[in-house]
Amino acid sequence: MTMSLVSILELRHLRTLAALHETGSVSRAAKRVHLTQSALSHQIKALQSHYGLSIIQRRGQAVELTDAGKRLVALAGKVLEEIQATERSLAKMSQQATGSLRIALECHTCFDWLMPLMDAFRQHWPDVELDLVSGFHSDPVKLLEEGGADVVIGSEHKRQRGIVDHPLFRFEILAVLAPEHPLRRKRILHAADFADETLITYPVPEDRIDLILNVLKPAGIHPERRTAELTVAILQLVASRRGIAALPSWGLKNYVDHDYVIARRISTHGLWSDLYASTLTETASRPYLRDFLTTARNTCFATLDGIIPLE
Amino acid sequence: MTMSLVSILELRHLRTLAALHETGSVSRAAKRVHLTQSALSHQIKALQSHYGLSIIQRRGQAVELTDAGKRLVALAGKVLEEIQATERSLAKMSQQATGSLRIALECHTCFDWLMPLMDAFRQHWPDVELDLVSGFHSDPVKLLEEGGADVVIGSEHKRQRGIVDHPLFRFEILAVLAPEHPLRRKRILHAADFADETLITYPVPEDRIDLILNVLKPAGIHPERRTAELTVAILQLVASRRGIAALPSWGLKNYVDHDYVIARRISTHGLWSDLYASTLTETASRPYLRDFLTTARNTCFATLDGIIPLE
DNA sequence: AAATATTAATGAATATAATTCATATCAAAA
DNA sequence: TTTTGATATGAATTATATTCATTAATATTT
Repeated sequence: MTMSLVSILELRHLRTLAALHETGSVSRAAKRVHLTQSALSHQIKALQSHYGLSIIQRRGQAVELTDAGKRLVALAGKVLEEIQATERSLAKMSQQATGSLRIALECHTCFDWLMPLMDAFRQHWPDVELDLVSGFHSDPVKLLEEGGADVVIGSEHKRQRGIVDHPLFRFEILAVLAPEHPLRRKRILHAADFADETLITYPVPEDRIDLILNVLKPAGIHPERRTAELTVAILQLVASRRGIAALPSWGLKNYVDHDYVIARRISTHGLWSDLYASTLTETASRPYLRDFLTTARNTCFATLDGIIPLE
Repeated sequence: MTMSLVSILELRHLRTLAALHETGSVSRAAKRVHLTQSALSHQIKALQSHYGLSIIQRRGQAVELTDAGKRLVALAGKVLEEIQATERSLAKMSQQATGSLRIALECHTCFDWLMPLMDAFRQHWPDVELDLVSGFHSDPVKLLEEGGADVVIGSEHKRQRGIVDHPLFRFEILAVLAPEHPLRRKRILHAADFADETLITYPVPEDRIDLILNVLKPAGIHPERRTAELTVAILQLVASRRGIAALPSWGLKNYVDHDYVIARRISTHGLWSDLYASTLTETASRPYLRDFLTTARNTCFATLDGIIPLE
């Protein structure tokens, strides 16, 4: 283990280490920084031999950071944040710190993580007009084009000229049941299990509900539906045995831990959904939009469990 | 001016910006980071077009940092310091934070900048035995080989197996005169001007005094000599008109500003000297030695004026 | 227990991007 | 005006980061 005379450390390494810390796996981290697993493996190897220390340790098939790794992750956190702050200053200097960010949500549960994010954003970009476009919108792409919103957060759209989909993350949708529900015995729920149940959903059309679109409809199953506006309302209905729901895994942890409801995987490999932030191409290059996207990804990966990087 | 979607900023850029700030010129900065002037010019251009802002501004033939440039330099300062701190921690983790650093000085004036440096070093590396090897040593290389010292600070040595010369900086040696000395009228002093003067030097052999070796001896001039141990003593003798001296420019500023003495260039292009830190090859790879060298260079470039990067 | 699927590590090949080289441009000094 | 010292620029080169293809190792499934 010899050491080169000058530091080989680059921000690329710190970005990798941060992603490694957030995702807990080399291949997920690789997705997060848009590189291959191999590339990261080489990067880590280079760092280890440079410092004469191991940075990660294989624990079974997962990896764990060593003390040295944690020290570098701590550095990465500080440094990357300082860089973000500097880049915000630079954007202000180039008079690119003004404009509007009106956010439209295709996905009701996204409120959960969006609220704190918006608070932080307001601090960092006081001169950007921040708004939440309320209500349901049948054609989000049109909304962007007509200037009704600057970002739409939802699923991917068919490739379209002038629109960019910025990948956020992939999450699992779990079935939510009352603790004493008969289906509690099954570890995994399949389409047939929903046949005689009442499905509790947000008040949106069928084709916007992944469970119906990707699981039930293909199996020819059409359960009864009942709707509620708010996530807590849905959970309340589930807990009082009025039916079952399908919700993103991240918002469920607290309720499941307190035995208010139970959660079950849907179909063998689970029902997954990908979340994107879509903008017009011209909007995509604005510094505050880019900053919004990076902090969105950062805070989501830091706070929501079970999500996976896209791309 | 379009912007790429992800930050292209790397530590390399920050190292460049820091050097640019320290040296005030692209080509000197290039020397400092061991690259060509062209490489830095390309780096800066890339940053500027990435952020859509100019970072430097040509003021005549020199360059000046813009506000954006200064912001990035501030970032660089913080970030590079944090990295140094982290690398010290890592060295401790790999048990490479112990050993000895006995410093021998070939150059008397180096005391001036070495003292505060040693204080900082003691803080950062409490488990490294730090010492100053006192007295004059005829053969510094032998001193290293026999283990009498770990670093020798002085001029370059003939390439020798097992010894590495780490370049520190180049500095100018100025003639120092009493303010009312007859030679005050001349802007530049030449060998002949020293013929009838008494030369006041440190108590070292002639072949270790650059003025004699490179200017006077080649011109066949052998002025009287008188010696003093300390820089202040030499200056005192000069001020009281006992003779003239030749000292590094950096230590003179205060005395010249207070009209205690005056300083003059020696020979047309000035008399310059290069300072190196020499170690055994094996010592060179120790983290605390590398840290010592970088902080030495950093503090010198930050505090001593008129010095120029080597290599 | 065997088979299959994940995940990470590795060496060689490739692609990318940083640096150098050669030269042009510019401002200041001689 | 000529010369000198400094930066900018495009093309060529070099360096090196990343990918590809494969192996090894550990879980998970049948």
